Amino acid sequence: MKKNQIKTVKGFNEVLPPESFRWRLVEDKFRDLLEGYGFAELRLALLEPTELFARSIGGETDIVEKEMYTFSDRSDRSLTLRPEGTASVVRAFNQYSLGKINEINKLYYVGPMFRYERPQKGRYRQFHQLGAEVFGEESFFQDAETLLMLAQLFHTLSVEGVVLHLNSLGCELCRPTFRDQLKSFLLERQTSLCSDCQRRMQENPLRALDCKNPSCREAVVDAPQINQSLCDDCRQHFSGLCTLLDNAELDYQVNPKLVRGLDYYTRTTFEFLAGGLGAQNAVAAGGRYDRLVAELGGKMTPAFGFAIGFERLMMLAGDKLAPLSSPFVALVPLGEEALRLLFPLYMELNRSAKVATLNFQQKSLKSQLKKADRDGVKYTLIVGPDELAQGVAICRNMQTKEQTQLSFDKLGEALRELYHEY
RNA sequence: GUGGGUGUAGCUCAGUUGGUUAGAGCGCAGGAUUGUGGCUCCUGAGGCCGAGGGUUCGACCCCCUUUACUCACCCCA
Repeated sequence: MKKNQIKTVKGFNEVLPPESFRWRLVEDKFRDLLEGYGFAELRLALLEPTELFARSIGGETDIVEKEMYTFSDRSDRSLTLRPEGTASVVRAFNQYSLGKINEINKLYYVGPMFRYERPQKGRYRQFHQLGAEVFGEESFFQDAETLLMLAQLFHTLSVEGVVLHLNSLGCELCRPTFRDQLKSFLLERQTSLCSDCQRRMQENPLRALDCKNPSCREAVVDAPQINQSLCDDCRQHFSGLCTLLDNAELDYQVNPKLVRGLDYYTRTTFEFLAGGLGAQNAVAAGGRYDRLVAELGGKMTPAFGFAIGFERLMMLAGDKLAPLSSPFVALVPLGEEALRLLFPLYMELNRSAKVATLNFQQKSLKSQLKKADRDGVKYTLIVGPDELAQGVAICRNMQTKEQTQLSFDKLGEALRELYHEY
């Protein structure tokens, strides 16, 4: 690395070939799957008014408190690079009155997110999420559809060892009761809690449940559990979902201590956890947020969504993907006249797919064959001075080493025939 | 924000208790009797040894500073 070499900003994650091919493979699988279930893509702004995130994610969350890329533009507006996707999708849902166009809206997005954190394995400052949101459907069937769809995605990508953790956080009727219960429980044990938990106890006591500090864990072992205080509707919603998952034979663990780092969730919350990702073990997470649309100024609209960490998904799926496809034939000219002859054929063959390679540098036959071999082509088409004189090209099968002669006027046709056979 | 580890070729890494031209494997380029790939062999290109300062006759090596990367805490996808 040279002294004055300009480099990427710390923690900004870039994807180069051949990794970028694998990314697109996975992204395509995601799109195909989601679109099969009636989701449509939303391409949204990366930059939002800071207020959007403070109001949606919650002012007391770590994301908003210390992890956002926030700055002022030239007109002194406070802007923030989006740290997650849901807030923007909800904003767009309200802004474009999508709820008035369709009763149910199923939307997905793919793209970069930004959080100012210390980078480590599976965690970057610019990272990528695949996410989806459903608006207007309150039924637990929706929760089940989405969770089962995610499980299908992992299955399609041969990702194994991913475990679904599930919980219900209740609704605006039953959660406050639980919050109060938990708060007084925590107050009694205040001295054994870490400073963060003590501080957040008032605003957001639920966070103490998934604190990783050992003494906090100890202290909350016997904490009241949310599933004990769910109201009837929430209880039925959750058990309805569980039954559907059972029937579909999807394994899951109910984890009463699973709360999420974002404040907007209600009822169902979940995480898909995987080993092999270092300390960052959540590959996908999400849940239901029935009040957020209204809180951001829209009509009361139930919603359910999730986000997948793309880099984390790739760590799990990356090396199990199909190998990259090779071009079919290497055109091998010897001399400029042969190059001129093969060039139009090359342009013709690649018109709709990667079929042929052609080197413009007049390299030796040996080195062109070597390159063709490395590229994994099935055939090479050799044209040198001798062939030019006879009006034929040598077609060499790289596996069998068989060589046949093709006359110039039938080259394109003959190659297309071979290509279709293969 | 807090700790630990590591910075030597495009990649993965050796290296000398401080001593002359800093090495290997992979990769890349060329070659091994005329125009035929993989295996093998040969050759070559490519490094101011992360940066700055200090100690020394002399520093890739020792000391200080700094920076980047990395892992973990925290938090999250």
